[in-house]
Amino acid sequence: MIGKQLDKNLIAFGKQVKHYRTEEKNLSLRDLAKRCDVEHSKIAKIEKGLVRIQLPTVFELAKGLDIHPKDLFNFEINE
Amino acid sequence: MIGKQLDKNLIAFGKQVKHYRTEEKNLSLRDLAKRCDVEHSKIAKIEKGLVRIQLPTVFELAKGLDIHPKDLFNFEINE
DNA sequence: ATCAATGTAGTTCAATAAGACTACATTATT
DNA sequence: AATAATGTAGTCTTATTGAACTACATTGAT
Repeated sequence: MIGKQLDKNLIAFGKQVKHYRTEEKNLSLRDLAKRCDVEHSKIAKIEKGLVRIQLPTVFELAKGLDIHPKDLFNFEINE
Repeated sequence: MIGKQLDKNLIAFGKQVKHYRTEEKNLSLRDLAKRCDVEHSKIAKIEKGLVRIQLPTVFELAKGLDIHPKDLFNFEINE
């Protein structure tokens, strides 16, 4: 994978997704993918902050994780 | 503008943007556009839920409104 | 009455997300 | 040892966002 210019907030968001998926819900990427309409390989990229996902994707992830989208933004915003 | 299929959550999100912009901050579309890197005509579309904006755009809007992105998600999620 | 501000809808082009897969190296599990 | 599960990186095509403008009808102010 070649150098994308990463966004700190995107990375922080991704960490939240991973946190809820693994720590809180104990789901594999493929598990979560089944619960929401997002491909497992895409979730992997999201968790690393590699993609500028669209809002509906955020809603989907929250649905799959059974949380409110708001929860995925529990981090310090950079600048 | 021809029929797009609107997403309730997108519309709710847009309402939040408009709420903060007008009620809380008393900004015009062009005012807000100047404070964040989002074009005024695009903000109008966002507020109507017409666009599936990307996450960095959400961060930009929050920055321009001087709030945490989380605040833009203060609404009931639909299913 | 004139001019400025505002919200809204439209355009064009380049960049990229989405979606559906595939491949593969590691870890686990049996 | 063999099989399954997992995370990750890649491909390809199509649809759509983003960005920068433009136009225009209202509304507000001078």
